[in-house]
Amino acid sequence: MDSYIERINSFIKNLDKETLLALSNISSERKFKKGDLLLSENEICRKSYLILHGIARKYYLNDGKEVTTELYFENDLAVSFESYTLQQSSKEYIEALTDITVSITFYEAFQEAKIKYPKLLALDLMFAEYYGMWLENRLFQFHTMSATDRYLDLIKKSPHIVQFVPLTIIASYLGISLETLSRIRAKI
Amino acid sequence: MDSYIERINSFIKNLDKETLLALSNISSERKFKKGDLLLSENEICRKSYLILHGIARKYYLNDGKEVTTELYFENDLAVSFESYTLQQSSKEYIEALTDITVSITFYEAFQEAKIKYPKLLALDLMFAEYYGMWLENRLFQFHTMSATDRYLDLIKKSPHIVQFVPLTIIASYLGISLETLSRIRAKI
DNA sequence: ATTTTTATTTGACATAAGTCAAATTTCTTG
DNA sequence: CAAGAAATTTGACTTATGTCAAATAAAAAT
Repeated sequence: MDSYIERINSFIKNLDKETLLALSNISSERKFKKGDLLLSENEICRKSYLILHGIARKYYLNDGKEVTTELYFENDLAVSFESYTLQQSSKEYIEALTDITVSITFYEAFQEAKIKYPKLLALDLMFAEYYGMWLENRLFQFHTMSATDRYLDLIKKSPHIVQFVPLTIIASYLGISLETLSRIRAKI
Repeated sequence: MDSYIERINSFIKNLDKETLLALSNISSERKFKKGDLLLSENEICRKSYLILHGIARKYYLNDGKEVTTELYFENDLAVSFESYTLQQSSKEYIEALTDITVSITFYEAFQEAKIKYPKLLALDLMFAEYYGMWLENRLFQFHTMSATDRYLDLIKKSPHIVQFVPLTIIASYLGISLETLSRIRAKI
């Protein structure tokens, strides 16, 4: 399933010139500073953010408490999926955890481009499929793995994470309390 | 987000005749009996099953124990997403929980049709988007809700479920033990 | 209908993880 | 570098849920 990213990348690389140009014409680069919000609750997610450099996260508030749903690293695509797809107001925030550089693509422009360039439609489908598989895997972890195993899996896949992301955020990403995470780490 | 199904259905309804014909040409109806497996572990999921009538489920084995990942009712689309998308061998089973009637569409034929009829590509994207939103919602439940609340939510959305689906399966779908589910039900 | 099998409930106890408070460590910032 | 703020750890205790075994209840088969 990880190989799917490579398939997506090679698909992009092999796009014809017009399609590539169309894509780059509707994208632009921008920087954000640590702590900046790329998206807030109640806003409509009208842009997708491809992380070029740095770390970001997505979270929502559940009775006042932040619940982190995704961590973004280089080459990840950050959007609030439901808000972006339905163009409805978002329940989620997207926040820069470090200074970041992103490539922004507007929803509206991408929608139009997809009509003119069906390969972009195919690309969009690949992104959605990848996200679906990622979600299935994450669901599997919540469905069947203990907090300890979820943590171990996380640091196996992203060993560097602990240096850059505060434990509060990691705990909430794992769906456990900060104290439990601290105890898990103490045991290992 | 539930309204998205209506949007998909009206999208299908409004498809041009050729596209609709192409779609119906690669689909066929079939019946299965209660207990039949539509897909087994280690098979490649080469078909999608639109449930026309009856109930089915998807599950995998986790050290010998069945973990139900999805329950399918009328108009739901049953596939093992990762196996279908990557055309790799499946970790999941799909099983008829009652006698069912389904509309089968072959992966290969649908892939070809998508090239010729970009609207089918758009339709496929909508299916993937819907599944993504469904998964996000399910993840939200595991991430933040208690077993009791997950159960209450389930019977709110599918009140009939308890009459047709054994509690063992419901418990595994909710990610709790059969005994815990029994106690939750006793309290309410 | 009676038996056998399967599904569900109940009891007693074990374990994972949460909560609240306090202590300690680490990071910021003047 | 010192002082204050923020992040992390630790302790004591609570709560949710799991496990194993046994008891019922319901369904299927003879």
